Amino acid sequence: MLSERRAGILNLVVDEYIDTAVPVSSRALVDRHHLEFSTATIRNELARLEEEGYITHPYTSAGRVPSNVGYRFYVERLMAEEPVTLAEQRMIEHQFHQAAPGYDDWLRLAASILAAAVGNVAVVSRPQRSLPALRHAQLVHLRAGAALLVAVLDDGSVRQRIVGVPEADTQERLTERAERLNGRCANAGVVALRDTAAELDDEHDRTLTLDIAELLAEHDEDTELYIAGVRPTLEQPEFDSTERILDAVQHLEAYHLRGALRATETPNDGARILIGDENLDEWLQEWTVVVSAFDGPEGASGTVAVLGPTRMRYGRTIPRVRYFSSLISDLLQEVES
Amino acid sequence: MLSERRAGILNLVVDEYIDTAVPVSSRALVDRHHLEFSTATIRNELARLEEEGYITHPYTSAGRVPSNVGYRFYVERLMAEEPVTLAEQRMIEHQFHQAAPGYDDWLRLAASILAAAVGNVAVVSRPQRSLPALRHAQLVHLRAGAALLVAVLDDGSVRQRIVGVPEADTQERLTERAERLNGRCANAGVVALRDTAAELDDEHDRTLTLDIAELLAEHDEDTELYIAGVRPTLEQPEFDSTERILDAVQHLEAYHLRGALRATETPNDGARILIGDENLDEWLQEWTVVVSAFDGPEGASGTVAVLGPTRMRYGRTIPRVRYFSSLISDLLQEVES
DNA sequence: GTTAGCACTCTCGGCGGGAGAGTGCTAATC
DNA sequence: GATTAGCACTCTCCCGCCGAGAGTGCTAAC
Repeated sequence: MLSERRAGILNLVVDEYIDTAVPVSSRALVDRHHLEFSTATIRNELARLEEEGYITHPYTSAGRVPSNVGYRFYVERLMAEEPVTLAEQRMIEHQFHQAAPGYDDWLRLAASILAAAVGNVAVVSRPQRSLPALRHAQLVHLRAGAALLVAVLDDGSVRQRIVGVPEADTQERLTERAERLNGRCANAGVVALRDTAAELDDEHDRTLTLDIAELLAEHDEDTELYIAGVRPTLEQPEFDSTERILDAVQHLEAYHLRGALRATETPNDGARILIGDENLDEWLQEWTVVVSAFDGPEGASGTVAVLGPTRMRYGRTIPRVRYFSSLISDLLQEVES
Repeated sequence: MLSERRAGILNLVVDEYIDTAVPVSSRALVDRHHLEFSTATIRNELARLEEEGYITHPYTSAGRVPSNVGYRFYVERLMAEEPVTLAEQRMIEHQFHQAAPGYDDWLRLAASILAAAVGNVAVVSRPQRSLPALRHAQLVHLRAGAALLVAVLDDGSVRQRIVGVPEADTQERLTERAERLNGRCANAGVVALRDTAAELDDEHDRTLTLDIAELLAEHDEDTELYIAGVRPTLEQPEFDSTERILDAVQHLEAYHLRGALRATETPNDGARILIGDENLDEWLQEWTVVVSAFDGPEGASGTVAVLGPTRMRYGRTIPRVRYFSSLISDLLQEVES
């Protein structure tokens, strides 16, 4: 249904629009790509493409702009991918090895390198196990009757909470108590912890166990997110009015992004691309999200994503999201062993 | 040098300008405050005030706008404080007790309640000791040769890092090792730790001790900040152009705010007010910062601050910053005991 | 010292109109 | 039958103009 030639023209229209952000005219196509047809012919084809829904008109006499359908077709069939060259790979790896190695720092760095590479917002989430278990708990004496409960989870994250303990417990007693709990609860998930708690006689041990269970449960409420590249994205011409900017700023915060990323199924290999109204969230209707999962330690997994206006350099963005996804997996492997 | 009457007029000008964001005319002053003088008289006085540097003119024939000097005088001598009423106090405390108690949550909540109360950006920092010491260290086995070092600091914060350990060390061995370190290093600060490390023979113990010292040292690099109220602030008329908004967004991030807050000496009681060019940072030249310190547990201290355009409701903001500063001290006291 | 009156200044919003960019259509051409 | 030249038509964008309105500063009178 979409003739060879028309597909080619669509390709050019999308490329051109992505590049210039200006509605594309028949003249521009012919001139800039040395087409062997006249503008009139191109205009006819553009009219057909518009009938078929791949492009639109902002107003009667302006150039053409790709529709969501057009972008989708472009991404699936037309786009020329811009692979990550060896030189670029080396440059990126170099930047990583410049920095002090460390889980957090690397993820933060990954977000900002990726953002710079694609010119849009990049988000990296700290990897998590979907059903985390306790690796190790520790109690630190604060004052009589109060201690800091520190729980290390098996995905490597650490959570803490202030808890009540018997007035008489010294640090030694607390350490013993913690060891007792570790013996019983190591590698237990939320459910197992709650079961264990029910069986315990010592009241303090029981509430402690339940506290740990709560720590595990609240776990994915606030996955840490590393966000970069907001400013350059908001400088793009789609954000011309102050309200648009403010809306975007508001949504490009950890809280909203968590929601947006949670909602999408993320392929472990390759990247998932959601264009405009393919996104569920209201505020993403004019955004494209490119997202991919990466492997963290111990079966945990995180996500890398790029967000930008639907007019996004897909050919550049998609391979880079894929590349970072596997690069991060590798780096985290390295830091672990 | 500033006559009674002129001071009164300045007061009205500032009040009016803060309220409306529109340059204040002699007519507006007379009409809205039922002055017993004519606009011409007021105009004479305004001209005097301008000579003396308290107010300015955007252009020849517009109303008057307070200068930084004018704001400073207003804050010190004129402003009517709007005290935090009992009803308001109750409402605020109610909001706190609605939420689950917890260090982080409360601070986050404090920022957003304060932001809402003053209509500008509120920032709360997690309290820290200026020279933190180690309370308790713990090693959690990850895999052969690698462990997670978790350090609980005496200001209640928890930091972690992945470290290398002898291949042969099991969790039990690591626990012993940690206990050994705790025995030697408990309550030691950075300097003491480095000294201790120098004396140790076991190479692993030495590097671990140095790792702990580094954790303490990097400590205040990334004080956690809770930021709220960005959007409403940026909706104010001073942020009319997209660049202004983008600049502000960029600076109202944890990274920049840490710098801004670190630079100011913060009174422990009362609030410090920095108007426009009284701020050191370049980007704060058109902002006012109201900042106060609060007490955390164990001699640690944090800061509450409000940031907004110099046209800020000082009479409302200042008492509320003070109030939140002491309220947070009290709450943290409560959670501790 | 205060005030009425008035000339003067500057902004702001609306209007018009011309230039320019593009399309869509028709009729001619290959 | 596809392609193209030509042209009328449409819509935006920008610029300049003008008048209304808001304020001031000054002067002269009270």
